[in-house]
Amino acid sequence: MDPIGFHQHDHETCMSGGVAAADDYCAAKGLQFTPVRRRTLEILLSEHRAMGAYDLLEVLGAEGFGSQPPVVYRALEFLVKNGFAHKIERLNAFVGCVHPGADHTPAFLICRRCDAVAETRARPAMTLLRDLAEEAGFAVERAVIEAEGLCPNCREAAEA
Amino acid sequence: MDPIGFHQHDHETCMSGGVAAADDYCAAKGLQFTPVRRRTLEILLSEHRAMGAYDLLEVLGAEGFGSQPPVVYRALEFLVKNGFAHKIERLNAFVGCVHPGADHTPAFLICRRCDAVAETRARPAMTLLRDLAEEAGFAVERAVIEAEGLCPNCREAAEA
DNA sequence: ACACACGATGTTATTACGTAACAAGTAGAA
DNA sequence: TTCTACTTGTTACGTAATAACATCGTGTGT
Repeated sequence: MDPIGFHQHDHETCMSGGVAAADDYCAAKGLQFTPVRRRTLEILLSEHRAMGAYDLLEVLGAEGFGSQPPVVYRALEFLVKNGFAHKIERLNAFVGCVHPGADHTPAFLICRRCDAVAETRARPAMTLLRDLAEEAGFAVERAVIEAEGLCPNCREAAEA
Repeated sequence: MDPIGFHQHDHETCMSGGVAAADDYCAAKGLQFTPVRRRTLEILLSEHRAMGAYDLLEVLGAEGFGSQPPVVYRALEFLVKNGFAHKIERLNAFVGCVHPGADHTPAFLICRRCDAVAETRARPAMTLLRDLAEEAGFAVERAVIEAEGLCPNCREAAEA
């Protein structure tokens, strides 16, 4: 799993890849990858940043889908539940998943300057955390790991 | 730093300790540890769980303080900025800090059954995360680490 | 003493985020 | 066909957070 997101790459490609993966997964699991759901994922993937639910809703509404909050929240619930998108708690916002299907416990790298979001592996950190917690008798089931800082591009810009 | 919070202990003690530490810190830094701020911290410390801003506000209002949102949000801003309290992003809620002054990068252990919240060390996990991020050229400045699971008490109850 | 700057508190009003509850359409199984 | 399950759409509401402005008290400099 590579922390895509900060390097130049073809959005078109990673977008179609994500959508295709979702397509396959849904076909295999008998899930309905409906137009709103598909379009919501497309929008999320086409940006590599976290988007608020209402930002998404505005786009969906303008494209002829329902324009009320439940429309987008339901689509997001579906995408998140199935691992096609993630919620960034710190921002109350959502990102498309660029590693669909990959068995992942993701950690997020959020650039405070340009709002880009990348996913990276959280597994090693999770293991440590789990061990520490276990010492206290706490059984970790899930964890949110969200780092804030500067992405390569903005770092360069800052140094200049 | 010990993951207090799940074991029996004297709330009175850890509460007065936290308040005293804040007192000292404010005196040293020339900060105003005013009645609303003090009371807000007391309330947070007296529970070992995350409280919503509006829950706090209700208490404050009933005690003669202002009853509008900015009152509590400003107090919380002060407490968080100075390390006397923390925000739990996942819950949009706040907890009093039980390790005041300690140089900490805290991680939180949130019990999904009783809502108790404990703080534990995040440093080891942070280091790993920072290294991983650095590989991608990302410079981590801060990180939110929030684990959800079962605390010792609820774990026992679940097994019974 | 006076005027001023500063920080804290309080208010009203508004924005952002999220969900409950209900109506209606559509596709597949019995 | 009829029933069931699922999806989409709506209205209405609940919860979280902030903007903008008025007021007050304290300490400083004159």
